[in-house]
Amino acid sequence: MYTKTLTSRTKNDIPTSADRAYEIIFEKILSGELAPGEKLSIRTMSRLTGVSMIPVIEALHRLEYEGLVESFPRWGSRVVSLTPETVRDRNMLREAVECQVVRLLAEMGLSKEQEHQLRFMAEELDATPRTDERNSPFWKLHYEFHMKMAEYTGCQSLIRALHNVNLFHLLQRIVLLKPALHAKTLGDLHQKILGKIVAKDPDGAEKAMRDHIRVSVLTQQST
Amino acid sequence: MYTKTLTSRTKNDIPTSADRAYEIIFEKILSGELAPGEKLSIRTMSRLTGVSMIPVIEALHRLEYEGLVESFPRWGSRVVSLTPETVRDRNMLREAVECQVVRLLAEMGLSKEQEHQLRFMAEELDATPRTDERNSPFWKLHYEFHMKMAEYTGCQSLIRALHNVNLFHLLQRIVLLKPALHAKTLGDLHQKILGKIVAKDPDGAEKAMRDHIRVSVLTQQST
DNA sequence: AATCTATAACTGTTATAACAGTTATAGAAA
DNA sequence: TTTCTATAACTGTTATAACAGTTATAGATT
Repeated sequence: MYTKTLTSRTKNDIPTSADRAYEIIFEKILSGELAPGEKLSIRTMSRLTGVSMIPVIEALHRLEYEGLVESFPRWGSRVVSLTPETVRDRNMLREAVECQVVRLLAEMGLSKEQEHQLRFMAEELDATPRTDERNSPFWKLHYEFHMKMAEYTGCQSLIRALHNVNLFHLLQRIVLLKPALHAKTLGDLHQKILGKIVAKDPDGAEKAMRDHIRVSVLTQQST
Repeated sequence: MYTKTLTSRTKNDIPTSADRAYEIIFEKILSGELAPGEKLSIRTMSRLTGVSMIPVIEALHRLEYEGLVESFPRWGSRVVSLTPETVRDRNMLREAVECQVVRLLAEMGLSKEQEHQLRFMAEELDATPRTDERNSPFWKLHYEFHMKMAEYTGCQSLIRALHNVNLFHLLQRIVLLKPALHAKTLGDLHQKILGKIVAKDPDGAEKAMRDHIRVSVLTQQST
């Protein structure tokens, strides 16, 4: 699953109770079973996950860090609300990060191997029709392409921020699950972005990415 | 103090033990008493702060979220290390956020009151000589100007991300406490950025901000 | 019937103690 | 002196129980 947490455990490490609680709550949020805005009381989550209150608290903190949960002092936690303000907020952060990523890549230059890898992914992505169904292959490819670019910058902060906004975006799509409208491909949009990077044109790459994001935001809102 | 946490409590709320632990550890990190890279064991922090282990865990999570502490599964927490990679990483995130902020403001347009407020702050800032001393008024003004712009975007994610990179920057300055070299003003740099915003020139505003940040990074490294 | 009140069932917070694992140290064997 | 081993002192993790505060409900009073 491409929504796997970034704060992964060491490979030969047994998962802690907090890990288990995290994964259970995580899944239930992204499946819609725990709806946006729903209160997540510690004791309820404790019963739900089968662990005691303390690891639940840690799990909720992780989810808050990832942006799927919001907490208020002396009040508790809830699944993040999908208000217009929140959506705008995350889109602004996404734009900041994605634009910085492509600019950095255009300035650094890609290795031949990196370029081929991204080229391959961009071609497959641009050939895949975009639908609003859950589990549509488009979204998995889309996530992987954008994350791969972030990885190539070598900046952990950018990678993590992008991961978090992607999670939010995924939540948004699942909750607002709409009929599969405009199931068409996006032309060669991602290949064009990559072209600007390869041509070492930071301004052009950033502009192409920004246009891509804003169009995407508009179509989200209009459908 | 301009390093006060963003995750503030409600006004008439008594601080929790986790709040107290957070503030004590926070101060000790930013004063250098707890040095970058130093292990922060839960029991030691518990003795240090006078609260039990559980609120200490929460305090460390908050500090991790703010980027002052890094944790590893089944290992524990330490004050964030000031490696070249970490420094580059935060600078990249700063650039992404700051550039997005000025671009947004240039696209939205400022109200007359906002414009006057920023003008006032920019003039004061640009007239203040920059030194590397701790408690130099330059840094307080600098922080407040940049944060005020972020506030005017209305985007919580950008505000918080900027707050966090500012904390890291502050830690960096304090730890690498250098003699007060190049104690000169920066000309009218911030006023120029503001000018681009007021002129509703997103590309120009972003470029001016990016140049500002990169020059600032270079002078940090070279001195 | 409407309103006040007292009780019961929640809430987040946190101190304590115990479990399991790692690291360091000290003493014995080579 | 060096090496192995056993013990002691740590480490993060977490279950339990208790405290204080809020909310909702049910019963009594007006």
